Amino acid sequence: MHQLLKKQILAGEFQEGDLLPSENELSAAHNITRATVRQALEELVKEKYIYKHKGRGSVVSSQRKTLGLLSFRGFSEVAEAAHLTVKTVVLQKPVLVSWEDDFFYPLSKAEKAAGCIFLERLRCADQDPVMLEYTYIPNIGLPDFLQHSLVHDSLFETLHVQYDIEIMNVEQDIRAIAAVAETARQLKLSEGSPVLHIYRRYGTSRKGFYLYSSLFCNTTQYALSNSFDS
Amino acid sequence: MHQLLKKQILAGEFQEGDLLPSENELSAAHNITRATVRQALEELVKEKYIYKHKGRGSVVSSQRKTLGLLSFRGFSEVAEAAHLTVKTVVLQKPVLVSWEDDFFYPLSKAEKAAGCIFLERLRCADQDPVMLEYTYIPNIGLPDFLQHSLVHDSLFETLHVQYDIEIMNVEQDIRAIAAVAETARQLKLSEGSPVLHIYRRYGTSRKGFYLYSSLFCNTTQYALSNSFDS
DNA sequence: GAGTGGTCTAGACCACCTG
DNA sequence: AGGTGGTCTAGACCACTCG
Repeated sequence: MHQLLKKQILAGEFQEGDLLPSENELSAAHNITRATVRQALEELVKEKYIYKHKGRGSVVSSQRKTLGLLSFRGFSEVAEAAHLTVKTVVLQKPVLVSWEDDFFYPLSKAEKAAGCIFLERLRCADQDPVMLEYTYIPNIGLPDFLQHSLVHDSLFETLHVQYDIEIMNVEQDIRAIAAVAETARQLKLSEGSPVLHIYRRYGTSRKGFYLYSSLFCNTTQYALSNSFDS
Repeated sequence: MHQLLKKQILAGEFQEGDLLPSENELSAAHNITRATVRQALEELVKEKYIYKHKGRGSVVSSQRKTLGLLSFRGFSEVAEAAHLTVKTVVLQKPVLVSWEDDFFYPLSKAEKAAGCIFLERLRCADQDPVMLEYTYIPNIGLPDFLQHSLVHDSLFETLHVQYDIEIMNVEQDIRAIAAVAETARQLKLSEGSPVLHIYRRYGTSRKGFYLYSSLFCNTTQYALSNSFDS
């Protein structure tokens, strides 16, 4: 029930900066305990949809879960907030391959045995290539993945819509390296230019199911932005 | 009360991987409602001290809030988990200066007027310099800060112990750049080597009070690690 | 089947903010 | 002073895990 309320609140079109109905009003309106309302609102806070102010009320966040350009969220999702023209070029459609011998993350036996769906994409902002991403997905529980094409060129959206898989968290290792010839070419940089290199592991709503990415970013124009708590 | 329980649970020395007493046991033991116990445990989950497993119990996290080397937490705090010898060299003790004209973050009027406490530190892992950090702190509500020296060379610990200020969150912009001569010298790299450059703003438990950092990382040896949710 | 965490109801008092 | 969110009590039923 508190999941429902959560979605209704934001689907119910509140403007940025609006004050939400108070917890008492919400509980009365939905015939629900205040504890339940609080639980729903707490979720919204955690996901940065709203802020709470003691004695004042709850305010709809001005930037709903914007995490900044090139953050861990899908590229298009994030970059739009900054009003950029964004394009994703699929350089290599998903194909089934075997895992590299020295894969950058330890894999479970099940993952190794299943083989690896590989794809390669280039992300551009305002026509300029800014991010080259190699993605590796264990071929587990994804029937017909190779037959479909990506929904809106978005991997996350495809997983969500077709397989009901949601991205829950990310671990990443970030380094600054000198671009090798091939990377430099793709990002339209000169060889040896400094680029960000990131290894990522995405945790999903399916227990034990992870996605892996290796990505290269040209940060001369746009920085990688994070924000996190605690 | 739930803050108290929170601390007692971990101060009460549970081993990594231990099962905590169940929520019912905890509530009985502390003469407290299960709702209150749950609130305390929820905090612990948020801070990655424990994991919960439905039907099984709550487990003490194997790596208590380890966020990886060079993560947003204080350097020493994080690096110790990786069993490295860690040293902080204070290159410039805290001094009061005026803000740079083109500061990397927009400042409030109050911040500008108060002036800026500046310090400069070099972090080393196993003798090798890995991170050069310039810190800028608005000189607001920090009496005698310049007179004391840092507690354990840790800025965060100093703020916590002396002024009861806790770090709550971080926003950061990350870029890969070529090291200029001075940076390269400090990090013992050759000029032009790729280094990570990060602008950070730390939010604190004091509303409206932020810390600012600009830092340069040599990532040839150690990567910057993150992990975050949602 | 017994125990666990997940969710919910129906109240209560408090500190805080704003008019 | 009145309303807000923060915290707490005292129950209840459920889905899940495990022996």
